[in-house]
Amino acid sequence: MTARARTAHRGRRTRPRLVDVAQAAGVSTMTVVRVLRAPSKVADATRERVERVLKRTGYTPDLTARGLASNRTGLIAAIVPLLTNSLIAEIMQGLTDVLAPHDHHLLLGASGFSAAHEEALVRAFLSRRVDGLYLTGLIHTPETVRMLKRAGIPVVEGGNLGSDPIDMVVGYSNVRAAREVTRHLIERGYDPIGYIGAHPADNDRARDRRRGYEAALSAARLRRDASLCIETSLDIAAGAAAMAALLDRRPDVRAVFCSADAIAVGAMHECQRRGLAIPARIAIAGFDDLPIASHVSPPLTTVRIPRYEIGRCAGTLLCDRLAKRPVRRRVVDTGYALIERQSA
Amino acid sequence: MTARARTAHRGRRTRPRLVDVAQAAGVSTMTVVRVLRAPSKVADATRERVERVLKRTGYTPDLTARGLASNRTGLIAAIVPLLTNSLIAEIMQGLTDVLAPHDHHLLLGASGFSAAHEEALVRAFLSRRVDGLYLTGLIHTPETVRMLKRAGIPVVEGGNLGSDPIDMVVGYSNVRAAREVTRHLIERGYDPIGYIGAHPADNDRARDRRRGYEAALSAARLRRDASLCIETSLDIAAGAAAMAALLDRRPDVRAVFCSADAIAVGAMHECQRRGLAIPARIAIAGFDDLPIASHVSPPLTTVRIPRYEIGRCAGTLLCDRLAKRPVRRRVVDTGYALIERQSA
DNA sequence: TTGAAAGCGCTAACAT
DNA sequence: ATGTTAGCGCTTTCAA
Repeated sequence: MTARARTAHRGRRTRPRLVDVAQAAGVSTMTVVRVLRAPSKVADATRERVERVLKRTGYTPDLTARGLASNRTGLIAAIVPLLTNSLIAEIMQGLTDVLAPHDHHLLLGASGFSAAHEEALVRAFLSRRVDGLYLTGLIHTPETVRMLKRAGIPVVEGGNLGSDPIDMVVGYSNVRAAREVTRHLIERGYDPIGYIGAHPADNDRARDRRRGYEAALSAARLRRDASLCIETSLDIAAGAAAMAALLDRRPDVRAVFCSADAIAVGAMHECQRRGLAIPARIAIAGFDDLPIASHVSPPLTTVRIPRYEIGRCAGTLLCDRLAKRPVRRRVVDTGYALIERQSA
Repeated sequence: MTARARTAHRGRRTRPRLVDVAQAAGVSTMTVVRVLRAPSKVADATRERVERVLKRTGYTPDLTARGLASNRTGLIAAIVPLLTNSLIAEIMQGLTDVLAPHDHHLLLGASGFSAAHEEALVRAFLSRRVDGLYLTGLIHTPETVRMLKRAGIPVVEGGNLGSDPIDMVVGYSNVRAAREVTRHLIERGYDPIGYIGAHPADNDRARDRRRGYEAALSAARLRRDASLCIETSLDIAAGAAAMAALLDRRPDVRAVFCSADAIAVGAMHECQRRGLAIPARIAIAGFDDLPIASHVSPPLTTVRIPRYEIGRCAGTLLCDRLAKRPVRRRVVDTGYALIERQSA
């Protein structure tokens, strides 16, 4: 029994290979490759013959084999805390919109807001020899950072701005943005001002938004008070529950900065349930400017961030580096905008 | 110059290979493999020696090479219309939650509601030798179906129920669900009843929801009227604009079934802007039961579908098939539930 | 303009 | 309990 026969026996071959095409066209594999990637370098007659066989057999390259041989998989990994967060989903959409036309595809992992879980995903994705990687935020385990630096592939951290990126960063200053919203509340005379935000563990965006809130209070010489702050999970129901808890604990609260629109919408709902007029009795401000923000009553004052653009920009940086094009800035500040509506 | 030296010259080797570990431990590669995958089959002394080297070198397998050799990549592709749709995002979260613990990772593609684009993605993903595939909905090009059947890998179509799956289906009947909501409106005496839905091109869920609406009207011997129906894109702003158009065209409309909660929220907002009382003057019903549905005023009557469970179920089916476990049902009906709130 | 040959790092089948 | 060998389908380098 020949080796080939034995192998063929394993699983019957289903797709045509390069050699199959080459044999059928009476040329070498290299000629087929040239027809595929540099047609001008092949004599017309040969090229046409090969192209006919290519068409007839419906040949498609085996990218696994190509990856092994060329050390390029065409795979870009993205690790996000949660796919269901619409902020993140939009970043991913921007990322894949840039990558897919270049035949780079998205390998997606959900870390569940855990740096340890993120590390496990990074390890798994490096095992797959991804060509590049997108990480959410700036908080990672030391081992994650070590592996990534050693891997020598382009890495983009997205959604925040930090001083010491692993490689590249695309985002905006969560601290400054949150400080600006809070200052907006202060300037309108609200006091005391509460805070409802996402849990900050392994979540630098949430952490920095709270810091921004605190910085604004300090700058205005207003007292910071833990009883005015609640940390909870990132959804509407949690926002409503947190607002209820805050109102019970501090009935005197006059305004609340919520670290996400989802939380703010829940908070507004709870206020309205209790008959508290917004913004007369209590003002509410959010963060993200989701579509819903302009469609609640009253419309929500919030911070707009260029979600989709962050994804596109990250994708462009990765592609540039993979194509060895020079990358001008390793830190891209996409900015943000305070959107003043009626809720605050 | 030896071949090896030449190769090493290409790019300096960065990660340790199986042979490197084997040599360092003074065993063959197979022994290392056994330590990794069937430790009990290796003598204790040998195993410990190998394990030390494994630890010291930080060896991780090259999954590209494994994929080529074993014909199993551990990659599952998912093709969805749009990542930003929260219905879909939650399905993806369920999918990856089931797959990741089995070391299967999600390769994600966005088709933008185009069957042609979906076909291109299927071709690309098959080129990557994915082990299985999740597709959104039942509408695919004939070529997509042909490629998939020929590939012989497990395929799950999700989000709807059809009679002739490519391989497996997980979903619920969009026709029946939409019929039930519409019947609910009819029974409450609303007439005429309008419809605002997503564009049905290459979108069987939207198509079937409209069919369900029409079926309910027919069953109640109510006239179907194209002037009562508007098709638009799937977001809040579009819903508001569509509602405005509908009210201008048919000021007599008493109720509207919206094929998605996002559309319904926009529609409600437009009604309230015009001072039309919900549900006294006009009733609104949605579809999906997104978190926001219970947090608008009045709370939205809608259809709840087990989004996350659809993803989990699809993942389980794929894993079962990959592990050659028998799959009892190839068509899984996850059902749906009419959620009666105050908007209708 | 075309081809030959040696890998890429792993697994699987077959020894021993 | 351990080792040997021949691939997986492609790319790369060198040669003609």
